[in-house]
Amino acid sequence: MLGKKRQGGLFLHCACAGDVIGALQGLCKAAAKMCGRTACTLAPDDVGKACEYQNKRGERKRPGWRDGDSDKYKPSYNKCPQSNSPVLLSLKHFQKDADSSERVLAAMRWGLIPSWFTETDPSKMQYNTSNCRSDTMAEKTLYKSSDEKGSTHGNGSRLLTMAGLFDCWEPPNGGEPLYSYTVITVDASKAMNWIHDRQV
DNA sequence: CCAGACGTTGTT
DNA sequence: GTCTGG
DNA sequence: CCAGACGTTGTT
DNA sequence: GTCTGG
Repeated sequence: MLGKKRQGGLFLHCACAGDVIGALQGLCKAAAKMCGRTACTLAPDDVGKACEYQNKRGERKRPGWRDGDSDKYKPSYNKCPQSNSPVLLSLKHFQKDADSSERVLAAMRWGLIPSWFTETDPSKMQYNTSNCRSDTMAEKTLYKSSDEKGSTHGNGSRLLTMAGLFDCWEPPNGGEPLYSYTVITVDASKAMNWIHDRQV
């Protein structure tokens, strides 16, 4: 929606199996890769298939891509920050009258550009916003900003889903609105932190 | 009040 | 936009 | 996240 | 060491 603001809860879908295996084999070094790289190799149509869901009336639905977005997303085994990846979120973010249980796929830039960003070029963003820490995000100005919070939960056969935040930034000198997101990170579980224990 | 910041990860 | 520091 | 750039003077 | 680009 065009309408401004911000920060909806969302679900980013990325097939990360390749990275997970890499982490187990390569241990620490590959594990480190997880926060700044990912894999998302499904063709745009297959992402839709993999994200089928039931709406609140119990109907089985397959989310569609927002206009033009299926072309912005390029499948790769090595997706880096600043590239576009699929984000599954409530249709309500784009259509006010939509049922909030209906979902839609959008291609968004990995690395959140807040709506108040004033440079003309997103690459001028000097802070790393590809991840955001779950334990502090509520206190950070960059992620608090304005209004609503969305909520939903991901589903979908073999995809690894990750929660994130997104925003819509409009270039000061005009041009396409830029949707971008950040992935929420948490401490490693006990089962995994022998591979990688995050610094404080 | 205004000016300035606003972030994460892993040290390869 | 929203918060902090001075 | 990693890889690669980064600078000037005077020709080694 | 620090920044940029991908």
